[in-house]
Amino acid sequence: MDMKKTYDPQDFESRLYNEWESKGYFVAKIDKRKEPFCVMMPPPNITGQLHMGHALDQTIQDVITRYKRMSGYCALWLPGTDHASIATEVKVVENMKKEEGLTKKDVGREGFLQRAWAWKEKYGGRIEKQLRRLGSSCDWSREAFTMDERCSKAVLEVFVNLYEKGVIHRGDRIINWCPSCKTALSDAEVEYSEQASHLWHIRYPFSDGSGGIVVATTRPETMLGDTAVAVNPTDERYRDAVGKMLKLPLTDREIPVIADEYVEKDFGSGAVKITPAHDPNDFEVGKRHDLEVIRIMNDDGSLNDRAGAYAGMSREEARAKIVADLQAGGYMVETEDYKHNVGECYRCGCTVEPIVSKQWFVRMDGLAKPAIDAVRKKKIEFIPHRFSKIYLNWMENVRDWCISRQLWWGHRIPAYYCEDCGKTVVAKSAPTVCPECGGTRFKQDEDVLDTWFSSALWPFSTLGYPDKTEDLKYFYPNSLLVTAYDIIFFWVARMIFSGIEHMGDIPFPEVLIHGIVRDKDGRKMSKSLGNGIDPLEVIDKYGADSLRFSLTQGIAPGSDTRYSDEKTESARNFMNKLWNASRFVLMNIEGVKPAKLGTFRLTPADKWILSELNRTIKEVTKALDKYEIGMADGKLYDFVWSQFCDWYIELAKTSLYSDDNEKKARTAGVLVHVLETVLKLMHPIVPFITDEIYRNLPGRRQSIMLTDWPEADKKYNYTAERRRFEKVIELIRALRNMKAEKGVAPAKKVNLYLVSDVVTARDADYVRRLAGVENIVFGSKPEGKTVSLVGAYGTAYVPLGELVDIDAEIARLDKQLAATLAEIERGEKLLANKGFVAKAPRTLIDKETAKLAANRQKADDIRKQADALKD
RNA sequence: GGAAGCAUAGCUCAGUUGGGAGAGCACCUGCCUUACAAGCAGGGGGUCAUAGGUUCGAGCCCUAUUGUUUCCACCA
Repeated sequence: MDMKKTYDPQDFESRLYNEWESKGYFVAKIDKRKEPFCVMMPPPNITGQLHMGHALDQTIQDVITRYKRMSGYCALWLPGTDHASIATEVKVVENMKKEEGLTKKDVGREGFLQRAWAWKEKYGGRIEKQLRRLGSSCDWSREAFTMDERCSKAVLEVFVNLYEKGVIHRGDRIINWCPSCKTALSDAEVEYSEQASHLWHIRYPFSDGSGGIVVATTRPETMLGDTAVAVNPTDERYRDAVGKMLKLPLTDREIPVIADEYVEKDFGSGAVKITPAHDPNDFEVGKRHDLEVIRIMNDDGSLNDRAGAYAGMSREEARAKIVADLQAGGYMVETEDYKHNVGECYRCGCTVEPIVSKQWFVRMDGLAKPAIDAVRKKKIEFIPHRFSKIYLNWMENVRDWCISRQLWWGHRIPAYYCEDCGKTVVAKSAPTVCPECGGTRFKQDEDVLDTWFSSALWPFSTLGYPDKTEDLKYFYPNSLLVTAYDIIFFWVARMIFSGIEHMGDIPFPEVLIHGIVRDKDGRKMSKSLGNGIDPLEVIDKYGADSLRFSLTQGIAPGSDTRYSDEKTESARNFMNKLWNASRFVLMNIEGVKPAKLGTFRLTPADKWILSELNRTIKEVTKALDKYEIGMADGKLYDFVWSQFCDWYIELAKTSLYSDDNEKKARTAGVLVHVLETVLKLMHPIVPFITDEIYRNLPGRRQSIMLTDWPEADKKYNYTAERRRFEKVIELIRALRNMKAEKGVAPAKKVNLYLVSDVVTARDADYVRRLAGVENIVFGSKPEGKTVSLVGAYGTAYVPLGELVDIDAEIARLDKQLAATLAEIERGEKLLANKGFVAKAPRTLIDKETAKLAANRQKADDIRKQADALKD
């Protein structure tokens, strides 16, 4: 045996990972005789650093993958990274500015892409190394990147297909524009936050000088783009105004009053300024009434020359100036404090601007329907189930998906425009001749695709689609998707409709949703709060196994978890416990050949621990089958610490420390069997320590990764013996408790007289060793005054030495008697209840009846003991 | 405005088809007992948010209320 006294994960974690990887243990070799189990790793951003969210997500996937692999599946966990178009581009631009003092314009598209790829080479590898430190058993030989050749081919295929089906189209619509990133965003990429602002009431005078109409707005600067004022057609107040012209303040334009159902009579003044170029609702109203669309903003959010005197000002400057000018001109009727939600870019936090713009869209109605059905008909199940509601709600109300981005880092849109006639050609490669005019000069669309367009294809693009590869045939549909709830819309929903559309089948039958990792006070970890904890630092300090155990402890699907060093410390202590229990086992089999189970008669303690082991195998297996890792953690923790270490190892010492070598060999056999099984059960959760210990076991030189998942052996279901032995344990506990209560040192040996039907001479050594007993006399009570302990094991008598106070002993017995009488009353009441006797299950009634009889007996015994002392 | 989750010991959370309330940490007492002080033994501590209901029986099922968190929508 070569194990240090204290658990030190730094000694072996890296060494083991390198070995696993170099020996190819993570590689899924297609084997038609085995059932496939395939999980796709949600690809981390190449710009990213490993954070606690990844650590949790990775751990869950790794636990499940390792469990399935040991259970005989051909398990593939396919890793990869995401190019993260917008996030990466922002970082590369920043870096370029800092390092070289250059802008995108300075270096041009080619120069920029060179730098972006260099960035990817530099940082893409960083997160992969970090995943390795966690112990992730993913198949690096199949590693993918959303912009690699494989995935790019799939993107082209899908784009062209959807275009030819008319699902992808290009048009002028209101989109969300980020003036800082200078690109369009999808609806999902906008986050809303409540901000304190004002509702400005502005008077627009009629052109004919006959008064005016007051409109309310939160965006006064957009008035420069107004092309109408709308009122509700049923609104009596404005009946006569409809059709008249208004003079738009601060401009020389005139705009009409129109009637449209969209306007709520009860809100504000009941009249709305209509700015079709800068508001989605207004855009719709404008289409209905054929209004002019006047865009007054540049791409950077500043006002353009359609804004007259305000041209060149930023949004904020223009608002202040316009408000001041309106007040000066006597147009401002009222300024009201007002709270409302403002949309912000999910990447940079900048306020997004709804702007009319020419973009590419995916038409969603046709795609959404089968994706809704798949979840409704339970072909895809969310775990926990409530997330399917969230998914359905979103999918049922989804609007067309804006997929073009005015960026350079990403999949460039495969649309080519004929420079002679303007014809659009969408194709996998650049066309040579225009089908319209025969021209030969083309210009490719400048835009790239939303980064989520490629991640939507992840379940099949990574397997070789559109080629019909062996991988694709064997591993599609995948088996399970694991992710946090915050990307259900971005990613999960889009994978579902993409899989159905392009593969003709759902991408996965189950989606396991987990929560996010919060700090110890329940706050979201974030850069701005500075409360993030680096998983790598935790691994350096406590080891990857402790982090994995800590993160999964007590988690339930779908709910958030809190990280604290205290939890990790406790997990580390558990690792240390397992380490030392193993050392104990190994120390005690040195020079002893552990006997093979089944070749000898088991002791009561052996039968007890083997029964408990069986229960643990069943419970852990059941928990992992349901992906309840927190439950599995709990069962293992309890078995290893409270049963194996606290009891069995102590019980085992009765034979290990004897002179009987055969006895020692038998106990060693049981110890090794239990330890080995526990290591296997724990391996998916804490892979490093379990393999390190496993290789120290006699005759096991190979990795535990190559072993099979344990199965409960019916031979070891000693139910009756287990229950009996629990009473032996109860007796030992009662004796310890009595000593503690009376201030007797635990090491002080006492003599014991035991009247019992269940605890017999074969248990004597256990009681002597674990309860600090010198001699045991069976079947009789001693002369003189005694302390008596009454329990399920019978009655135990300890001669009352001078150490013990008689009054205190009587008081203790009185207290116990009262508790027992209360129990009797409860039982009598329950059994007197006709409803209970009539309707409760037979076994329960029997149990209660027996318990009542036992308690009556116990009360009698206690009374007798108390009386004896009082004499 | 719509929807969902959560509410159990001082703290963080379990509680598996309804059948005597649990763990870890913290706290108190006693122990360096030859695997482990990152430990051992013992102990105290809860009207399971509130009010009804279903049931022989409710932490668990139903209804309402309160508190709290989150998601969706975005009426200017």
